Amino acid sequence: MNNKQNFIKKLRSSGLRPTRQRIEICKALYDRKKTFHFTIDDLNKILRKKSKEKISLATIYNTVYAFKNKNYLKEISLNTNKTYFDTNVSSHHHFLDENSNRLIDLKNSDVGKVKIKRKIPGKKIKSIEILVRIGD
Amino acid sequence: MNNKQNFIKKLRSSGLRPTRQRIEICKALYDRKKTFHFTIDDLNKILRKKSKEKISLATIYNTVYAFKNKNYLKEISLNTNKTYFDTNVSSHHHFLDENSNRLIDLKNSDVGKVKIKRKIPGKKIKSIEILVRIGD
DNA sequence: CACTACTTTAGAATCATTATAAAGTGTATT
DNA sequence: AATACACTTTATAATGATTCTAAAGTAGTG
Repeated sequence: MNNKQNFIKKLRSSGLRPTRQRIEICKALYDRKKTFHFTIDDLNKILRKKSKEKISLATIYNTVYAFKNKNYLKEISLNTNKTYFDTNVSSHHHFLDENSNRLIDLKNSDVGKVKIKRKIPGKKIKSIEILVRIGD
Repeated sequence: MNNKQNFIKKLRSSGLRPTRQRIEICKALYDRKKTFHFTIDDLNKILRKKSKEKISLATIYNTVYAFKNKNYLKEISLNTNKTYFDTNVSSHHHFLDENSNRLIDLKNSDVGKVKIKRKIPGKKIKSIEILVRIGD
């Protein structure tokens, strides 16, 4: 798997030392066909399954927030007690199924263009996030 | 102030006994010219200022969630450690100023119509929430 | 190899929220 | 106006995600 070499390169180029823990986390997050949504707890469980060498919870927090700062992860705005992250960092929106509490990506082509007509003096728009709640 | 009588009526008609605490909270929330956004902590501080008779934190939580269930309050989806509520329960969207962490209401006329082109079988759209992050 | 800055780690601390269970109160009935 | 009972309030404890701490470990430079 030369993905590992790619992860190492990417980490180095971001100023993050390619430690065993960070590489493991990269594999868990990015060695997949599809992007996905997760909480710290989800990721912790995935990592415990994948390898017997335990990664400390503190490290998982550190790494996830480091990746978020480097724009390798996105934080999703939801009202839940746990924070959700998304490995799909491209600008896109979400369905939230209120019954299962599951998030579903909306492709940009699934959402008509959003026009924000109001401006706040001195402020720029950083991002537009749409959450579509669905249910039975 | 016959607002108090209105609050009592409204509470009764919702199946909520008009207790001193609930009436105080109604006053704090709805006896205003403009709607506003708040956290439980904000509301607690407002109530402590307004009257010397203390309302327990637990009661504030209970009441706010009771009001939310009755649709007298809306919960706002944000990624913050505290939960935000909005006394404006009409369907509308928000700016979030990333510098000050302040929320600003967007009128519906400020936002072009949002089209969601994708459907999830068996699921209905419950609500569409737009968060526009702004900053310097 | 040695040095230093960056990392990891276990465990403690924090803090919003929820649970508990005992005391208080609104209201329907007499 | 007294009674009874379900609904409320309350202080406090419990929970649980996240953040902090400071000591031990490690990558990378020279």
